[in-house]
Amino acid sequence: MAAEFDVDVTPTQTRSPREMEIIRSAYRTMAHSGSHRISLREVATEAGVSKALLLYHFGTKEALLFAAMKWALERTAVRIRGGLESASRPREQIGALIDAIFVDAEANREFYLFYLDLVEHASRSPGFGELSGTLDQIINGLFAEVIGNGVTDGVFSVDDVDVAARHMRALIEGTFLQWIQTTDWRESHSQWKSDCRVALLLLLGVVQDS
Amino acid sequence: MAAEFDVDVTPTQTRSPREMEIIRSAYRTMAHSGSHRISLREVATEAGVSKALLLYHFGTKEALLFAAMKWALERTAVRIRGGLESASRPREQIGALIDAIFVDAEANREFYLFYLDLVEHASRSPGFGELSGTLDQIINGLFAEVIGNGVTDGVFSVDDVDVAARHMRALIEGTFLQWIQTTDWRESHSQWKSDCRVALLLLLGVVQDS
DNA sequence: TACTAGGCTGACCGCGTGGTCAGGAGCAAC
DNA sequence: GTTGCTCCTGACCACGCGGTCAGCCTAGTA
Repeated sequence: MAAEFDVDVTPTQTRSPREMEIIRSAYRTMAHSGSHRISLREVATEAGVSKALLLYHFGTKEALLFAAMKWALERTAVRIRGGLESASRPREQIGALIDAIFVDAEANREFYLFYLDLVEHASRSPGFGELSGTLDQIINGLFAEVIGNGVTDGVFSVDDVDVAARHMRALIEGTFLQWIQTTDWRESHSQWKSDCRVALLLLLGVVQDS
Repeated sequence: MAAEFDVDVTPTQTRSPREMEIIRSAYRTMAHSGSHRISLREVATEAGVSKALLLYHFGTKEALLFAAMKWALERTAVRIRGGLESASRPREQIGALIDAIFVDAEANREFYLFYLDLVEHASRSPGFGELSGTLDQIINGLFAEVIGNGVTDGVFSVDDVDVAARHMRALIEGTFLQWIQTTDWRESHSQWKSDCRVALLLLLGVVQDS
């Protein structure tokens, strides 16, 4: 709980290859067993290095977790933003967003379990709050942009673009929250995905066609 | 990880007063510092009893957590169901649901942080999965009932009542997920609440009036 | 060859944890 | 009085944790 402020803010790009290996191992372990439960020993084993090396590179366990979470969030933000570029018309952009977000059952489950951990973590220690706050701004900004385009084109009709972006995000994350808890998450992934898309268009004031 | 099946299924009603005290303390501690972080010592101190007493009554830490989570979920389900009784017409029922769910910033935050913990917990050990699965059925069933009434009365228009119930739940929980992460959660609670209500009515195909 | 610097490790430390256990306090039954 | 039962506790245990540290290995360099 002490000195929560001086978290390592090293840009993820400048990390050495070895550090990236460790970060990836940390994320993998975290996603698999929950960020609270993991020990340095587990991460070290996963990475095939000694426990002491993790501390050598990151100083503390907390700093390693922070770096791994940061990396995972940045990666996700980039992926979503990238998916958006493949579409130009608002209706298609929504589809592209959904495609970029609902990538694959395995990866989605890992990420959202990890994400829930992060939210819970963030609520207790301020440093992590900024982290998820950054993702928050990126995602909601992206959503707002797409919705804004749709409103301009007369395809969507919403009162407030930013509020609509929040609703959109709520719907998506809430969907994942329920989906994660199902036992048939592997098989039902695509069903939840299409249900979510339908609801989204409803929220944005689009008349459903197909 | 071993013997996850034989969790204690004692009905919460049959618990002795002392056990209820402990359960409440466990929930309070859990909601405050996260279910992963809490130690038996913390809970015992909160309850003003010795650590050994917790083990005497519940056997293991896991079983105590289970009992506390069960109690909290049952309590919440009862509250929501109770709130519904005050309204008869579908439109009002939605309002009543929202009122029963968005009770109070403090309590909501505590409960949702706890709930996220539970979801994460449940995803790793099957016993807890059944727990949240039960809540799932109760809540979604309730939602479906209300939506069904609205559809019959011609107030709501949805394709599939059960799917709509899931969307409704997704929107609500997703809203909480975002709200929890805000720094001004205390002040903004009512704003998120009313935003959520508006979005809900949109989802249910109601034309917004006021 | 000798020296240096940085990546890396095994052995180690103190601590807090979940869980055990022998037994004390209070009380009812006989 | 004493036996037995339930509730309850402090002292204790083994264990795994995050973190430290002395020192090894390798590559660069002069």
